[in-house]
Amino acid sequence: MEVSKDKQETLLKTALRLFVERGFYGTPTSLISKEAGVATGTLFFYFKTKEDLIDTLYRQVKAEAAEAMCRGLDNEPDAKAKLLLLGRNAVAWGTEHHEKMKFMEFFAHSPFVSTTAQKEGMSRFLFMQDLIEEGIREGTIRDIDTGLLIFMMASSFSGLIARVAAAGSESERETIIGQGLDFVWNGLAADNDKEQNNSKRSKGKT
Amino acid sequence: MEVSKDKQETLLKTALRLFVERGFYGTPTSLISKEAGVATGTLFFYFKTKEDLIDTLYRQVKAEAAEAMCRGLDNEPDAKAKLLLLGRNAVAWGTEHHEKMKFMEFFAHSPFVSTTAQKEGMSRFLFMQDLIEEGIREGTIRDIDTGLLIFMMASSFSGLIARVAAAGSESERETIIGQGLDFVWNGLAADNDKEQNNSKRSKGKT
Amino acid sequence: MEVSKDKQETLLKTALRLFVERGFYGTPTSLISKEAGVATGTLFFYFKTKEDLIDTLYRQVKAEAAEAMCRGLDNEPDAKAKLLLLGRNAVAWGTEHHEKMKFMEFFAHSPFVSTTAQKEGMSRFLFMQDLIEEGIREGTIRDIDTGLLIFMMASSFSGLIARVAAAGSESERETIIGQGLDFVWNGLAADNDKEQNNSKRSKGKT
Amino acid sequence: MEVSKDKQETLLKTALRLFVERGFYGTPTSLISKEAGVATGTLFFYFKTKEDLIDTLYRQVKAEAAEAMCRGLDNEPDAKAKLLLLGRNAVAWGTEHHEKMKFMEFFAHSPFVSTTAQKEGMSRFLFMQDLIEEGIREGTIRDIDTGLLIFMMASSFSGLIARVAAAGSESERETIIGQGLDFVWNGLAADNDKEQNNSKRSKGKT
DNA sequence: TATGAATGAGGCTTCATTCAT
DNA sequence: TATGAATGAAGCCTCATTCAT
Repeated sequence: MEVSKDKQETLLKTALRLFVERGFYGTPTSLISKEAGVATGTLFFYFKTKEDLIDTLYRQVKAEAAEAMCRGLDNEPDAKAKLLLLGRNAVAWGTEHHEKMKFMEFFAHSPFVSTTAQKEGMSRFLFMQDLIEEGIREGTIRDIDTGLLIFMMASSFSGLIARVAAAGSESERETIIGQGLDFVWNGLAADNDKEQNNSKRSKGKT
Repeated sequence: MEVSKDKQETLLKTALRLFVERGFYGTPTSLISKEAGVATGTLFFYFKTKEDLIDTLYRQVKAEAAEAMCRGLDNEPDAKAKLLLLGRNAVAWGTEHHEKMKFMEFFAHSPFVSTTAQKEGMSRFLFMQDLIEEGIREGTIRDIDTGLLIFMMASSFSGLIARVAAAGSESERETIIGQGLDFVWNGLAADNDKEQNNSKRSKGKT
Repeated sequence: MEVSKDKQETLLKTALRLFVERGFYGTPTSLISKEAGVATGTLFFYFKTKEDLIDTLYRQVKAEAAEAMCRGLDNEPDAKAKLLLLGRNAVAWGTEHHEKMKFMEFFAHSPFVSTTAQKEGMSRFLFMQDLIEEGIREGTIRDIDTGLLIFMMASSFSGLIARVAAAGSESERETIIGQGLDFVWNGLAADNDKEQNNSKRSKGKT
Repeated sequence: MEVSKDKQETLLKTALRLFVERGFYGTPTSLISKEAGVATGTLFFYFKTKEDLIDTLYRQVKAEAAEAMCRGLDNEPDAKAKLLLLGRNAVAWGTEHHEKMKFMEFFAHSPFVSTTAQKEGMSRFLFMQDLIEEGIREGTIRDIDTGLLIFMMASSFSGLIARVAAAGSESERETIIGQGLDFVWNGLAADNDKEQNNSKRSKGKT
């Protein structure tokens, strides 16, 4: 029942919500059309098949997420600063765009999304690898298997976002983000670079 | 096409594989029956509905996983030792029972599994919370939001298992496990308890 | 195999025939579709469920029957004339629309038809009660339990229709109708109002 | 869950109840077995098929009904007395054996019961025809189409039983029976044989 | 561009019946 | 006689997709 000058956009927005709420197979195209306020046939004018719809959605969301997460990274001086900003970006975007976050997690490894879209999606997050490698060169990140570090970092962020989403107040949220980033950095950091606190308001603490 | 004296068991085993390969809605009950080598009606003799089947499966797998992960924990002296053993148990079980691991991750938050089964599954992992709290009392684990620590720990293990599963050789695997456990422990540990290496072969290192 | 501009109408007509021939459960929706010359899905486009189909049919037939039976009643001078016309209407409609008649009898008390449809159907025959009460006020119908009179009248008409339907010639039919209406009227009439013959061709008799 | 030394008898009794409550197709054989307290296979030991079960039941009930209805008829002096007794027998049996009555009505013209069983059932009611013919010979019953008279009589009894079953008190019941039998007799009787009241307690009235 | 009636393959589930024990 | 696990045909219904308008 949305009103929008662009029906395609409305369809994508509606599909995102429904896919997250009910899953891929749990969401009939007829329902998407109805909730988007268009006829059943219209969906198939814009998207060849249902899979084409989710594929398009996946690419779009993944691109938006990557864009949001690496925003401002180039202005940071070193790997640690970059990583902390990346973390904050990730948490901010993940909590603000809850549906898109869930959508990405749901369909990251699902067979509904085409392999090419999966690959395209992954490629947008290669900057994470660059960041890790930069830290290793700097000597601030442990010189161990980079694949492991990326996996651990990504999954930790994912856990952090989930926890933050469940937080009650804004201040609790801030505390948890700081603690979570500590966790990640301490996991990544070379010996002499560990610290205990990266939360904003506690800067200067021992 | 399996041969087993117990048809119910065969159905569960077959369903596990297919659900992981193809998802819940992507797996027709007729396919499960066929691959299990029984008639279509037989599935519904043992399980009232398709949801009953996945529910039973979920409870079973979750119970098995919990049992495997907390094995031997009581013999360890302190929280750190327990956590490291837990990590090794988790990685061992997760890589050995790859399908079951994926199954748990897939259906942990999915609407196909009944809420009661979800709760029952979660309850089996409460020992993780106990472990964290024990460490905090000991002073070896940081005294911060336990919910966060549990989320971070669990998601980190999940990332670690994924990376280990992709490893080539047995020795590479061992190295990565040690490094991954370092990551987790350094994330959890209080300041004075951090170390750099928990991999088996490096015991005795500083 | 019917040809009609309206598929919904064709489905209803086909379903009526098949339900009478084979009963509700004896008639697969697939057969209705096939005989109606439409795809299986089309039936469910027009009717949400099989029960919705029979429900719609029931309402429609019941309404048509009631309408046919009370046709012209208001032009008759007294209860007796009305009742005889009602009887002739009933027999005429019942023999002409044999299938619809059987359908009504079959499904009047069956659980396939929703309670609301049953009630709606019944409400259309309340004019019978009015008629009986009018006769009682006039003094031409025995002043006894009206519920009984309605039941007896209705079941007698039903028996009459069945007998007439089995009749061979048109003239035999006419004779039987007259005799049957005598039966009913003599059953209903107050003492001084009985007569022996209400058949058309005997008009003018005492 | 009945206990009976004869399982076949228990199955028949259970099936009668369930068929009336839920119809033929609405009653799975598995339910009959369960409610009768026997295994699924046992039903098929006693009855070759489900249709064989209902067929047996139909014959049995029909025979019992006919036997009950013509009881004592031979001791009555004339057709009218016989008919009134028949009516009372019918009402008595029909209200006392409500389930069996409904069963007979439900399955009288249904395709579940074999044609031979239908015929056998009908043949047991031929005494009605004899009774009508006797009355015609006597001159007490109108000399018109006997088929019509039988149909009208039978359907009237059916209506009467339905009304009596809905009656509240025993005395109301008695009144209605008397009035109903009046209706029937007045419908059947030759001119000079009509009367107004056949209810027991009003004998001797004008 | 947009519509929505129409399609028909395919999914889940039921249930009469069999048969080894 | 009696059991109940096992069978598989068949039923109701959903839904992605098409196409005439």
